[in-house]
Amino acid sequence: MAVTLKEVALRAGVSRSAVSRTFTEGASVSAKTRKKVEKAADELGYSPNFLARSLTTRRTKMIGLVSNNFHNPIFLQVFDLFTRGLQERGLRPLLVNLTDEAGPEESVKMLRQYSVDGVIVASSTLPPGFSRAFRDAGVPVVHSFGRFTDTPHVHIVGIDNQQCGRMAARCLIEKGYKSIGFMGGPENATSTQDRFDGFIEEAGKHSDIEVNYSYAGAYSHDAGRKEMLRLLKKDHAEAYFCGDDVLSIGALSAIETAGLTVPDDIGIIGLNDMEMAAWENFNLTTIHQPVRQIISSSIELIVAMLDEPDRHPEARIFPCRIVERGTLKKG
Amino acid sequence: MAVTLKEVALRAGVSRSAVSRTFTEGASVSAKTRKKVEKAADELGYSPNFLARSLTTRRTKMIGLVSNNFHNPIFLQVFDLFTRGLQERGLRPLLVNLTDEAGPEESVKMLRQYSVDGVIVASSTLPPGFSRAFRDAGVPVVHSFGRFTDTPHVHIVGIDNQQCGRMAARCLIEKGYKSIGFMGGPENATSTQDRFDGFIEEAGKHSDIEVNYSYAGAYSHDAGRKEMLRLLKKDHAEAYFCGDDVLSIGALSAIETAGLTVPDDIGIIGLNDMEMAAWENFNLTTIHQPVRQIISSSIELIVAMLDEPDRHPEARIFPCRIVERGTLKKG
DNA sequence: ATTCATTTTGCAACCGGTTGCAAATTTAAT
DNA sequence: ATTAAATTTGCAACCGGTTGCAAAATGAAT
Repeated sequence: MAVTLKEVALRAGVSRSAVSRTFTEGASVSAKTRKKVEKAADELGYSPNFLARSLTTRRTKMIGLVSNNFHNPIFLQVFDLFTRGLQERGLRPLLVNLTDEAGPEESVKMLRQYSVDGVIVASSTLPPGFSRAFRDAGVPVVHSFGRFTDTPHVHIVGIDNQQCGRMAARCLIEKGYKSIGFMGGPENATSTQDRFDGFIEEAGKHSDIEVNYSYAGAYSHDAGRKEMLRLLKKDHAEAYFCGDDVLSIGALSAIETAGLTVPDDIGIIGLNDMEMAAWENFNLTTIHQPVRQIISSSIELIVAMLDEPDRHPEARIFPCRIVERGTLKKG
Repeated sequence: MAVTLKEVALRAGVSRSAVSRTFTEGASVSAKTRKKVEKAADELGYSPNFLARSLTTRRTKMIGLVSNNFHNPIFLQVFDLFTRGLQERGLRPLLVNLTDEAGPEESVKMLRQYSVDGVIVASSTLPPGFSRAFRDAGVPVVHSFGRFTDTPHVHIVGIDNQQCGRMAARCLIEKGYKSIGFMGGPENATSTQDRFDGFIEEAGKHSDIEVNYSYAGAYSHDAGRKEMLRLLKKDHAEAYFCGDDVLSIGALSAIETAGLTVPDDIGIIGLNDMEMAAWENFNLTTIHQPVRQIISSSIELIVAMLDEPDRHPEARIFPCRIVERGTLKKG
């Protein structure tokens, strides 16, 4: 069915090498043969087979894009930005949905079988060991939204989650809340662990502030709602830092169900600033995570790795800022 | 870096064919050599290169997954279900984000260069000609959420949008609304065109009902909000059928901003029943689109096409049903 | 016109696999 | 033990490209 190099060569009356060279950036072909080849290729509708080519060039221009947590609305932006950014550079995303908590081995094996040029792990919950497995297998990898360390074993692009935890605590305290709560995501998510540490550390500096904490079972609306309903049955805090925006929105829904009002009865601050947070329906005060920069930086990094696979691992951390909307009382 | 067939053959003391055969389903190898090969492969950490294999087998086990409109929350479910479903069958999704309104030619060319085994076009807005371009290029294709015709040129899996339009109109009329509106998605989206036709047709049967219509610029929250704000400035209808759920939610936000109440002042019915529609924050009455079945059926169909590329095009249409929640007055 | 440097070209080997075919081996039947 | 049938094996060609190398063609300089 598909037209091959050989057929084009035959029709153009040149060798297969000549055809190959006309389609290879920077190869040596005279204007005359180039023209002949292009004509023949055009008539036949030929375009080179990338996979066959990759056998010798060792470049597939495919990038594995692996993630869990497809249900978080933040992924609408994440996927859109990643796919666009990769496409603009002539790269193709091969998508991997990490379903059950299957170890990294399987993903590594699969992506190696497809000879991807690199892998982007987009997840704020996976442990560092996951992305390290790719590095150990010799596959260039960037962990986007990954846990920040000062001695990273793979490239990390993301935010300082501890810092965000501190920022959230400080914000709530400055607003005058005397009793504050941390309603985290799943306890085993690295992002939740770090946000917790920061939050508790900062809150601990203020002896007049009452602090409590708990965890939702997942970064999901449902989990956020459930956990907040539970909290509302007991003495609840005056304001909560929720694990992320979707949890926050779940919490908002619980608060409404309980007949309480935000921000008068209870305050909420989220994290991510996903598009939806700005919807007037929610108007969620939240910590903005610079998703756009994180992603473009991740792509730059993976592209750089292609030419320089042994590049020293670096952590690129972007600052976050609080976006004040309507779910906290005025300072 | 990567271990090859040859190295395994050498270490196992057998021919390359023998190694190949141990890794090929249903090939003829004795238990003895199989054992030897597996041992060697294990020690070397070998696994076959799918792309090299694809050169002769003509199967890459990659499926192009192309879509526009990554910003619609319905895509959270869509991507999750597609990737899972494909993965379960050992297939890999190669993602294509249709950004600007670039014609299909480019996508076709690109996906052919990667020799995908098939393509799934997931979009309710693209015209039939788009997916037909793949068929014409000899690439098996299924158009999910595509426009329903009784003489389809490619496989279509989705819903009858005209029927949905009728259903929405009938529902609003039965509820007792006397003045109803169609607030569509973009006018050039096939789904909007068909829903419009059905809605108008059904409404036209009732001479006592006042009908009007307009379009939002995109299937997005923002466009829905803007359009509803505009409608509220004039005489608005008593209830609206909105293009889809995300438009509906945008409309809800506009209504709230205008100081009106749903469903007392104005009624809204959406379409899709995306997860978010059930969130208590929205509690949106909507027409349920059976996304799960559409996707699993699409996957079945593309899998069937792999063995039988010239299968006659068929349209698989799934029935929709109204999910009553809180945005329409009680009948 | 001759010589030399430069560019263009085709040959042939290779990338990492699969597979038809005939030879070699094993198994079954007599 | 002999022969026939069935199974297993390796050879070699092929999938659709790329690329080092030497030969051929072109261009520049004398």
